Amino acid sequence: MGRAPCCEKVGLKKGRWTAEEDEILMKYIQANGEGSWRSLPKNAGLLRCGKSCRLRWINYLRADLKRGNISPQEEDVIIKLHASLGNRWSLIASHLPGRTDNEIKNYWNSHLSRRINTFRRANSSSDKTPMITDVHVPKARSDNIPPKRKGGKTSRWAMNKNKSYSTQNQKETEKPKESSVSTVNHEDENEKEAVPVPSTPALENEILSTNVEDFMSLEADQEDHKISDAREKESSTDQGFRSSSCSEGREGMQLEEQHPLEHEGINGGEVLCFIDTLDVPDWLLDDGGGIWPLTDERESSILNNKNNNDDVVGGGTGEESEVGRLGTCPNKMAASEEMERVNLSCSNEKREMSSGDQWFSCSSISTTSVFDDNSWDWESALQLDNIVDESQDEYSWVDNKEKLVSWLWEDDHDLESDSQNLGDIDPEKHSAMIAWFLSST
DNA sequence: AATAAGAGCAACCGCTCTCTG
DNA sequence: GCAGAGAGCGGTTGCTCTTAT
Repeated sequence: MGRAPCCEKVGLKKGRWTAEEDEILMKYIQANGEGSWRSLPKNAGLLRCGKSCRLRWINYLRADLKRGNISPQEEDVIIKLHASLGNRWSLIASHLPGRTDNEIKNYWNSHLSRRINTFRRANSSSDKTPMITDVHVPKARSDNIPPKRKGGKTSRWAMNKNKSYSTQNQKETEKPKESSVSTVNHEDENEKEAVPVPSTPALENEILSTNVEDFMSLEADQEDHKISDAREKESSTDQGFRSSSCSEGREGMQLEEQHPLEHEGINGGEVLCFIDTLDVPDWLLDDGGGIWPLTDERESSILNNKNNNDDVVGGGTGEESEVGRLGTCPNKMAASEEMERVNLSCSNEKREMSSGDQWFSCSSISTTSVFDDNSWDWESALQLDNIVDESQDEYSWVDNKEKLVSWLWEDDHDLESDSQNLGDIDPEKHSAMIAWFLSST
């Protein structure tokens, strides 16, 4: 027996909200407060589903909502958080006061994801330098614009410039069946340019750094509870969060769809697919044998290691045997191995769902050739004083990973001194590191 | 001027999680 | 522990509108 529907579907109004409905809802909530969504429509005299009322209130009628376009700073936050959190829109929204998950989701789907695709294609030049521009303020805004627009609705930005349309239209035509009052409100707000000034990037980063670290710790704590469920889910269903770009990875990493760069006959080896976190960064697909087939056997071995909770980088017989079996450089191997484990322990549930195939594979990389010229591996990275607590007898990769993330996240760390250990890192590569690292968490 | 194409986004849907009795 | 209700979340749909042809 299935669950009872959240509301009686018969006789309920659907579609856009009218000004009258909005007013009724607002008045009711102002008088009675939020909650009891199920009974709210009846009590308020609305022919709407309770869920619909809730959504309307949360997304459009709440007083604390920020109106207007997503600012570049907000966009920056969205990009960064999406790189680390994936499609957890509500979580992302919690970092952006006044923004709703729905708004962010829509913004992502309509603006950013497309821009990223454009960006990726546009950067498929012969230049092997990993071009990454979106970690901070996306350059795609100014560059990499498709040559010619083929029609379509104008952006909000353009709409704002053309406010005469919307406001006038709203005022003059007050169509009862359409154009809810909230739309009018939006435009009014836009009219006032009432976009609150976002916090400074520095502040933002500070907050974000903390939040991400908190999040990761939390995730690590929850990992044990989630992992088995995730594995079950993964085995029971093949859908979920498997990216369209990665297929079943048991027989080795295969791309379900050929990467655009490959279509174009270009070695995409250095183009970062940083935003599509479920995508395989092309530069990981180097010929260095970075990605190897992940067998069930290996997967369970990793899981066992994880469960034993005593595996460390650079030590342990299990690791050695893995190295031997796979015949890979021990250092790289260990780092990659740990990356896999970290993916399990620090990733969110959805990532875990896909970890068995895609993420194991994606993270099972050779850690050299990340940046074409500079040899780079995680052990080197961990030599940084900022990252490694040398008092530790053994590596605790998860801990160090968190440090590494926070280090990467900080814009103001001393790259000069770091570079003595890590080699020269220009800001661009630094951004790339952030993106890559976060996309693998 | 008409129309097709496509962008933007509000709203819906179905699922999961949490709370409560 | 279980079941039902409520709440929340993420994916998807479909309408509205703009723009190119």
